Amino acid sequence: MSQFLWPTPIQNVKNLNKHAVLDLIRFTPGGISRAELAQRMDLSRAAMTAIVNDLLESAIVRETESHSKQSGRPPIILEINPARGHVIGIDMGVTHLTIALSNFAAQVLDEIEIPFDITQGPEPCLAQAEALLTELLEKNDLNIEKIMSLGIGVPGPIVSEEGMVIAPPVMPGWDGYPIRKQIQAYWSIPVSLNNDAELGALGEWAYGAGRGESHLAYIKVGSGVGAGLLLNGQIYQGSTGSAGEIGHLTVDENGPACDCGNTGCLEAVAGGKAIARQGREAIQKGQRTLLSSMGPIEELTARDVAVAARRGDLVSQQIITRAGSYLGIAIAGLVNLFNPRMVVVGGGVSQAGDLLLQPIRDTIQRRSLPGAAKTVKINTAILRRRSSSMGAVVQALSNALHQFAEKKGGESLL
Amino acid sequence: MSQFLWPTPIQNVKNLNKHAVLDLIRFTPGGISRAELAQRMDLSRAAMTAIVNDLLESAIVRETESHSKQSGRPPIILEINPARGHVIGIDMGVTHLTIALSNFAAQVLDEIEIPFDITQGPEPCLAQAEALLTELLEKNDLNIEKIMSLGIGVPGPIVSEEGMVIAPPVMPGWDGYPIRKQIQAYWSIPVSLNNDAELGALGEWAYGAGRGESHLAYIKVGSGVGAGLLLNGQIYQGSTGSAGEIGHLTVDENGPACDCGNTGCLEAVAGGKAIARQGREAIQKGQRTLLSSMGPIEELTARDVAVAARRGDLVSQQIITRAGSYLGIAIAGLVNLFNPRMVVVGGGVSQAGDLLLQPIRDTIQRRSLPGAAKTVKINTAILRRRSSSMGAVVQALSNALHQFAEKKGGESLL
DNA sequence: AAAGAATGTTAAAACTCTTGACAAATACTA
DNA sequence: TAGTATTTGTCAAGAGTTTTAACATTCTTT
Repeated sequence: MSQFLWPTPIQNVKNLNKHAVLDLIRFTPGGISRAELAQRMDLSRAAMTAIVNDLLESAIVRETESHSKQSGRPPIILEINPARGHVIGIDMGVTHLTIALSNFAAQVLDEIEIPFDITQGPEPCLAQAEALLTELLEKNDLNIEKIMSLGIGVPGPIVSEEGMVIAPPVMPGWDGYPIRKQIQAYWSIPVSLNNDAELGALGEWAYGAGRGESHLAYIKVGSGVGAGLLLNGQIYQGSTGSAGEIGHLTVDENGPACDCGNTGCLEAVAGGKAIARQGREAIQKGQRTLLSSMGPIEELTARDVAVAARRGDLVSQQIITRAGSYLGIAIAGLVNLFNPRMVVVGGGVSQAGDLLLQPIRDTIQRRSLPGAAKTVKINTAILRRRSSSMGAVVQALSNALHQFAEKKGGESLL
Repeated sequence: MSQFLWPTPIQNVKNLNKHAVLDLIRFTPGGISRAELAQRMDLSRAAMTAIVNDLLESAIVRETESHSKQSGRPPIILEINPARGHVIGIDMGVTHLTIALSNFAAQVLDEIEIPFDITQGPEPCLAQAEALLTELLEKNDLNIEKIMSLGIGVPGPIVSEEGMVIAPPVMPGWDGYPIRKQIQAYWSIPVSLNNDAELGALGEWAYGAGRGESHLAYIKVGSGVGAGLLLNGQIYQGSTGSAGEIGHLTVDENGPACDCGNTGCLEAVAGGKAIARQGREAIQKGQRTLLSSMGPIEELTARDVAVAARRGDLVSQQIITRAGSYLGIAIAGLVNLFNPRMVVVGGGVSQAGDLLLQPIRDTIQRRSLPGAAKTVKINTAILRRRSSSMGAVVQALSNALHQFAEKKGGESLL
């Protein structure tokens, strides 16, 4: 069946097919012909001609040559017109800020990343983002008028209608701050705000490890731990935008205290902060480990532990494996409840690779019902630390493309 | 926005509005006028006239008088035509079998329930169901040709396309047995097979405690524990039909063994079987409890414990409270991941009422993120032990009604 | 070169929905 | 009590989308 995944409020059911065709073109690698579109959407070729002509007229879509291998007239392949415009994707993490510039074909043209501290609160953080975006635009000889849409991800539960976060455990000072409104006021372009794990899921679904999966979960193991849930390419936010908050599942009754006020949360034993802390503790205890030689102890990061583990450091491996087991407990619960076809593990800690994944897989096999556990695939993110920024690009593109698709004829901007 | 919730494979997008109108009429208590339908669906009154005329012609819908309170022409109220036909809903539990006969307006005309043992395997169980259904039909002077559709719920993970259960922990011998095909072959009517907790959710959503909630979870605390998840009135089954398997979340590392092979599953500490066992153990330990006077110890059920607890028996109350705490742990996880607006607790054990619910609520408040925990409502099932059979009726009606709505003109069956 | 096959286009007809007008049936008001 | 306002439901014309059926296009195969 066709998928419906444009984020703009489902306006007219009229252009429904037009939007569905657009998405099918977007997410078919290598493009797709009118005939195949018609087949996939259960429409006549004649109808498809009309729809595609609309899209061609607005210059969202373009034709490319193709070399046929079968007998019969070779199809004309359709693809998104990359030059139709640009969009921006922003990944605002706890400790880093990434901004990506992309064309309409979701090709990232440039990208800047800087260290960052989200706990500074909204004003200074958004000012930093503004400066960085300005820099990126200047570097690429673009001004903001050429940017059609902006997507941004932040590490907290989102209220989409309001464009703000609600009671975010790791974003002190942001609760209720009108993030989208603020950005939109400054740049005067459409802005969509999402949770970073949700965007990670979207990114991996569109162009990563979970391409086209109907039921996908993305687990972001960064400073904290969050999950993004995707159903048929659509972000599942739950009733108040708090869906997928896997980081605060209790996985160890007697575990350490968590920032959220509870004890034994997944995040408190397997998040990046927790892993770094365990690394420092190991050094302080005087254990033999590579970690002692990786710079000043107070600057030790989870990524250092992951890297050391890959290099064969036993202490680090133990820490990562333990974290994997805890992640497995929580993900096993997610598998039992949500029953995804694929779980993509991303975020900085996932650099540890199979060292982290194997205990996750083992725990899931042991703890989830066979029906769900047998079919679920557990993989690392292909887009690496770009999952979320790519998801932000995808989201921004959805806005831009479907906005253009609404208009009749393409008043030839550009 | 309008909801799309007919279960038949989304055929043509053509009659989309017709089906949506039908559902709006079905689930609006007291009926609805053309004008209000048009408003709610964002269509013109003229278009609505045409759609409704179609439905009237097929006699699925009928007009009723109404007394207007406002100025202006009084609206003509539309409602489902109860006499258009009948459907059957079957709830096949672990220890009981319930069959309900309903008219097209979802009014249950008759109902039979017998004790039952699902572990006998498919053939004897289905034979019993056939016999019971025959009895019900004879009692009501109907033969099977007058039944337009049949819905059935069983306590296991469902593969919908195949109409069978897959690796069910509590249905030995049923794995892979073609349940739907078998029933369909015997009675020659459309059959839909679902998980009993899913149907419980559907029943409570349509006519119970969760009426119209967009994000609903139903927790069935019967012999085992299962959850049914509903999104906009549609059952969420996950990628392989195993979604909502909350019973096998690990809630106590050091807990007792579960039938599924794991240890510390929710079901093993808070399911009906577990509660009954704890009751028996209390008697055997010689604790002062009402339970000792409730008949032979080996026949003690979870419902007995629930009843004793309501009567003030401290030992029973302790057992129920403990079970509630464990349920709370698992439901807190579900709230964090799924973020429903309402959780309906049903099944035999839920008869204990607030005694069970209060510890659940407390645990959720403590363990879930505030954003999700504050908004979620925790209630008991209004339909009591009829939740699932009612859900089966709803499902059967969806099949029957939308099938009739497909046809042009109503070749006046009956 | 002719046949076969798949793609894409065109024009007419069918279908759905909107617009604007109007009839119907009530409450309110003078 | 008659007139006005108000809301509901219907009708006819027109716009927009999709299907049907025919045809043109462009390749491979024979």
